[in-house]
Amino acid sequence: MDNAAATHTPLTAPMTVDEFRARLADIAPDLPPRLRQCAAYISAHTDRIAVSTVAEMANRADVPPSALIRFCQIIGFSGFSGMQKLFRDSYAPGLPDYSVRLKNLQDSGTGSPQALLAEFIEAGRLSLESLAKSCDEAALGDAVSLLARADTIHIIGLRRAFAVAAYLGYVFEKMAVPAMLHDGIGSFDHRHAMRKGDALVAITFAPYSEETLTLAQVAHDRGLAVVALTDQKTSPIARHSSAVLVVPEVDFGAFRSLSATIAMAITLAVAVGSART
Amino acid sequence: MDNAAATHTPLTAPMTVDEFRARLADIAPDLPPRLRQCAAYISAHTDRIAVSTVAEMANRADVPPSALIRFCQIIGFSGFSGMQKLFRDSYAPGLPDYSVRLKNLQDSGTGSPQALLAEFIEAGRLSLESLAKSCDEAALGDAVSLLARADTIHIIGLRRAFAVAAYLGYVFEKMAVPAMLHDGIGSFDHRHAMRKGDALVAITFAPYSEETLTLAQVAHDRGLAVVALTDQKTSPIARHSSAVLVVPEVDFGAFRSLSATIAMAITLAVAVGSART
DNA sequence: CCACAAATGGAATAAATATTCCAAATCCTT
DNA sequence: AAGGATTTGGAATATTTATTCCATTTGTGG
Repeated sequence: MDNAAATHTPLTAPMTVDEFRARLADIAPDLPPRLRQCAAYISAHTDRIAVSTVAEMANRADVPPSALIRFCQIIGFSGFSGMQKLFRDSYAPGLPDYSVRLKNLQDSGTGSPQALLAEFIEAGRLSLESLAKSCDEAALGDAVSLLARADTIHIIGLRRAFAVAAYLGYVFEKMAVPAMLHDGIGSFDHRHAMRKGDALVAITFAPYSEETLTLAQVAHDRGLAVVALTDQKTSPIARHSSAVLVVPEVDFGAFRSLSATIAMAITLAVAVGSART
Repeated sequence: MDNAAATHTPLTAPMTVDEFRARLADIAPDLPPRLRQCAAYISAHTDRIAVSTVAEMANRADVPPSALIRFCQIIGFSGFSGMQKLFRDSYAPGLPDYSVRLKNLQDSGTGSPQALLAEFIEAGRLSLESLAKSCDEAALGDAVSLLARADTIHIIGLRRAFAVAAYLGYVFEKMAVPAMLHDGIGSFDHRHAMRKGDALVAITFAPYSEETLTLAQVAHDRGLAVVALTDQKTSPIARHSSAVLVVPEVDFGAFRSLSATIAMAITLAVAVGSART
C-alpha cells in the first residue's frame, strides 16, 4: 500500500549535481535524525563523494555504513555506488593545471616578475573567495534599493580606492544612471552638488582618507543615503553610512588586489542600473 | 643479482603528485611499448586516476588491466590502489565551503544582487586562473626590463581601462617611480610630454579606444618603448608595441571583472619599482 | 633459423567494497 | 503503560574491483 505522506521518495535518481542538491534540500528537513545527519554531512562534503568509499564517508559522518546507503536510496539512487557514479562522472578537477601552473610561476625565483604575478593572482583569488563566503546579503540588498531610488548617485574614492570609484562611475554611465564622480580634480570640493534626494557611494580603506570621510559626513548630515564600501564593519565611515558593504581584501605586500572590491562595485552598479530600468 | 642498468625502478613510492610526475618523466622514455602507452595515457589524464577503476582506465588507455597494474608497480606503488590512494588523498577540495556558498548566492534568484555578485566573483576567479595558465613569461620579463630602464613612465588607458591605468599610476607613485597618467582631462593631449628615453604603458581592450592607439603610435614612432596591456595577441595596439601582455578577461554580461588586468598591472608596477630600486 | 629473454594478455584468484537483512532499540499512539 | 510502527546498527552476503600467475607471443643475438 502507498504511503500518501511520502510525496517525495521519487523513483528516479537525480541526473545532475544541481538536481541532487535540490532534492537534498527538499527532503532533508523531514528525515529521521540519523538520516538527517547523513544529509548534513553529505551536503557539506559533496566533493568527497567521488573519491571515498562508503566506509570512509560513514566513518567521517559518524554513522554506520548501512545508514548512509539507506540515505542514498531515499534520495533515489540504487545505493552508494549509484550516487558515487554521478559525482565521478561530473568530476571536473577543480583547478588541475591551474595550481600546477601557479606553482611553476612561484618557483621561478623569489622577486621575479612571474613569482610576483603568481602572488597577486593568488591574493585576488583568495579575496574573491572570501567575499563569496562573507558577503552580507541584507546590506547588499539595502544598498541597492537605496541607490535605486536616489536621484543622482555621487561617488567618492581617493588614492588606492580611486580606481574602483572610477570604474563604478564608468559602469553607471554605461547603464544610463545619473552619476557624478568626485575625483578631487583641481582640489575642487563639489559637496554642494549633492542635493536632497541624491545618494553617495563612498569607498575607502585603511588608512581612511580624510576627504572621503568628510564628504560622507556632509552627505549623511544632509539626510542623503550613504553606501560605504570599506574593509571593516568598524570602519570610521560606518557611522556616516546607511548601508555598509564590507569587502575583505587580501593584501600582498603593501598592495591590495582590488578584485573583490571591483566585483562588489560592478554588482552594485549593475543591480542598481537594472532596478531603475 | 642486481641489474645495473635499472638505475630507476626504485623501491619507494612517490609521496606527492609532484614527485609522481617527476618519476613518470624520468622512466617513461625507456619503457617497453605497452608500458609507454600506459605512461602516456596516465600522464595526460592524471586527474582521472582518483575517480576511475583499473578496468576503466585500462580500457581508455587501450591496454589490458594487467599492463596498467604492472606500470603502477614499476613507478613504485604496490599496485593501482596504491597509486589511486595518492591522488584521492591529495585531492584537496580546493574551495570547499566556497563553492557551496557561491552556489547559494547564485540560487538566490536570477537578477538578485546576490546572484549578480556570484557571477562577477566567478568571472573574476576564472580570469585570474586563466591568466595564471596563459601568461607569457618572456613578454612579462621584457616589459619589466623595458620599463625599468625608462626615464619617465607614461600611462594611458581610457573608458573601461581607465580604472587600471589609474591604479597603475597610484602604485608607481607609491614606489617612487616617475610616472605620468594621461587621463585626458580637459581633453588635453600630452603627447609632447613623452620624451626620448621614456616609456609608455598602454591599456586597451576591444573596442579599442582611438586616443590610446594614437598615443601608442606616436610613442612608438618616436622610438619610445611601448608596453601594451590588451586582450588579444592580434590587438591593433600590438603593431605599435615593444612588448605585448595579453590578459584574458572573462566578461559577465557587458562588463569585465578587471581582476586579471589589475593583477597584471600591479605586478608590472611592483616588479619595475623593485628593479629600479 | 633456432634458442633465449623480455613482454604481453587474459583467465583464475584474492581482496576490497557495497548491499541486504534482521534482531534490537526507540518513538508514537491510544 | 502496552502495542505497533519506525528507526537503527551490525553481522552476513553479494558484488565489484584489484592482483597474481602463467601460457603465449614477440623480439633479439648467435
